[in-house]
Amino acid sequence: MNGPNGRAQTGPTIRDVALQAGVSVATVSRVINDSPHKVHRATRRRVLRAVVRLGYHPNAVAQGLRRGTTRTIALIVPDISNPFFPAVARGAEDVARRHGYALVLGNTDGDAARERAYLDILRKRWVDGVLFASAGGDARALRALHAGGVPAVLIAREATDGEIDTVLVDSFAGMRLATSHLLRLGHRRIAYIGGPRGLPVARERLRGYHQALRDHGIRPDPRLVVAGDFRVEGGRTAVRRLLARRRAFTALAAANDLMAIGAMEALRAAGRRIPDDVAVVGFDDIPFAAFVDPPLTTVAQPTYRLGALAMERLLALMRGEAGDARRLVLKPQLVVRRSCGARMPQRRPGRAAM
Amino acid sequence: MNGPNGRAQTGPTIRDVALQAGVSVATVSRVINDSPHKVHRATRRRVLRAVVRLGYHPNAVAQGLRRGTTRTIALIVPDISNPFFPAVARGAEDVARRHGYALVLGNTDGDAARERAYLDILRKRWVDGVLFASAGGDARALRALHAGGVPAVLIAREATDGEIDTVLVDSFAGMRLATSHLLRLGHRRIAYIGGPRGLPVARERLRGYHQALRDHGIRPDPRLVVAGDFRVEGGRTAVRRLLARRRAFTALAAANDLMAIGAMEALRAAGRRIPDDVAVVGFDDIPFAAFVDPPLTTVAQPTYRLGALAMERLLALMRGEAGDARRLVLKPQLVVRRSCGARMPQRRPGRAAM
DNA sequence: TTGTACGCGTTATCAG
DNA sequence: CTGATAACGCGTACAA
Repeated sequence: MNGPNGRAQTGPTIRDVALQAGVSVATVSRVINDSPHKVHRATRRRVLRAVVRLGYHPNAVAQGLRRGTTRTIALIVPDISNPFFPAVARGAEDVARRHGYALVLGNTDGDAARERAYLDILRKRWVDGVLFASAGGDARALRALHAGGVPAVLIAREATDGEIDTVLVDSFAGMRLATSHLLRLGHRRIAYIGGPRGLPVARERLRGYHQALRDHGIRPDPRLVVAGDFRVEGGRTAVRRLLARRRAFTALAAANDLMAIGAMEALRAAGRRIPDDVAVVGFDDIPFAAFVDPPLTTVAQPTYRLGALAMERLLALMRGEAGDARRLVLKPQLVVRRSCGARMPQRRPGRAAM
Repeated sequence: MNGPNGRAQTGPTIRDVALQAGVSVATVSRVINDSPHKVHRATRRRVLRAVVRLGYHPNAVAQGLRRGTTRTIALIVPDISNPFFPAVARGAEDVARRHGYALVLGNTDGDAARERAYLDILRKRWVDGVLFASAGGDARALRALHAGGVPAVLIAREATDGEIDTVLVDSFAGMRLATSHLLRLGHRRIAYIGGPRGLPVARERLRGYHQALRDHGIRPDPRLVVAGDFRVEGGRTAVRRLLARRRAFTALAAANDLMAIGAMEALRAAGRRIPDDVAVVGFDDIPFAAFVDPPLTTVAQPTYRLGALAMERLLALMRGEAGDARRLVLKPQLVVRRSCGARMPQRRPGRAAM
């Protein structure tokens, strides 16, 4: 492409600045990095003037090569258009920017191969660290990551072997809380739409549901439990399967909000009113949980904070301030809205109060 | 940091591979880039073996320096957690990935200074091109961008001077369509919540609203028009201001869905039923427009496509396949849902049919 | 206080 | 077909 002495760069280089200022490149470098090395005030001014005169910007790639760091961090998510993740990305990018880092974004759709592919950009020194929020993949990729000594933090995702830093909300406690709320409202037959099998957070939430039932002396009925995919469509089909089983229930807990929304839609399509016939709870508190019909009772995940905290932890890791506190578990919080009704369920109809 | 002959790289370099395979670095380079240059089959095998043996990955930063390209593209948005943008990002990233490019994400909050700051990463050769969806900033940044000859494409945003490639939906036609729908339903007094002043798309939408009224021989009433900020809160406050004016209206058009949602909330809080007392239309068709209460009638922006098309155009630009078709304007489409009611407005109460 | 020169890891040119 | 080597632009030990 460009010959052995061709110029790849379109703009001025440090040499141009040096020439213009009548100094050496070393001096220019010292000035623009304001290095501890002493530089005469007059010289510095001359350099600075040359810099603005030429509109010089240091070539970040060259700096990266020289310094061995790119000040770039990757955020790997299953799908940024899943409303759970944008706020995570925003939180992460905010603290990254504040520290002079850029964020590169990768979508995996939970595909293990894609996850591995993104991890490779690490090995190619594109990025200095990784925030990993992708849920689907295999543990191998993670293990390789840790083995490579790469700075990484997991978001809302458990490492199977707990060897990697993690920031998440307590899923078990959260779903236990949500289910307990339904129980306290007087519900006894509570259906459950779970997440993808094998996914640790999905297991945790199911465990929380079971625990809450047992707390109230109720034996879980496996015929009220069905697996989902964490998406709206999964909620719809789950409800259809549930209804086909002809097993009565007065409440429903979904392992996340998207499925709860799909479920509410399907329930209504089947003639059930919410919350009068079926009270519903979700998990995550995605941004529009408050605006759906009816407003969704759910467990809050502070997604922005999750992203921000994870990024902070990652930067600390990269600075070598490792520490050993590897798991940061946030306490879940229940947000009660109309999808649960305002009072104990009654046999008589009538819309819930607003 | 690392001395004149220190190793920045933790992993094996091309030299290690060359050594291991007993060939020169040139040969290794030829093999891993499968260059047209002939390489003996046996030698190639030896090299490949060394590569896997050592777990070699080419250092992308060094490649970037040498080749003068990073295979990275920046996507600059006001706020990724604004539900309009995630799908844009997804579309862009999908086609970028397909072409071997990575996407770096920047949030500006519409702040001109931040926009410029992100544009600087271009000048520093961090990225090969920019997708610009940020709406707030000044035209100067854009002009500088174009002057620098940097590959760039605007998304859902007009360049004031039309010198930069753009991909967007026809805002004028869209809002005209939405407003006409209200008019055809029989509404005559239609309030309007606009976008931020000075923003071209906001102006276009307002223009569309006016045009529709005139099409039906109605003189626009400035007291029914109020400015907003494209966010939920802006919709709420706009409605409050509107109501304070004590000017009757039976329908409301909002320049985007977020404001429409805020408006519906505020209207209901003021005792107005939707759509019986006030029919509402929005713009954008954000992902959950179908799930809010009541489901929102709106103008569809195919955000995923917008991102994908913009990225395709950008890559073409970077390959030098410029062409001259600089503006790609998609036709808007109206999505009718319950927030407009199912039939002509009636004086008598009663919930709209589902 | 300033300048010289080397190397970061890679690719491409040129000579063998 | 293969190898030696000069850049890409920058930061820094070392000499001046």
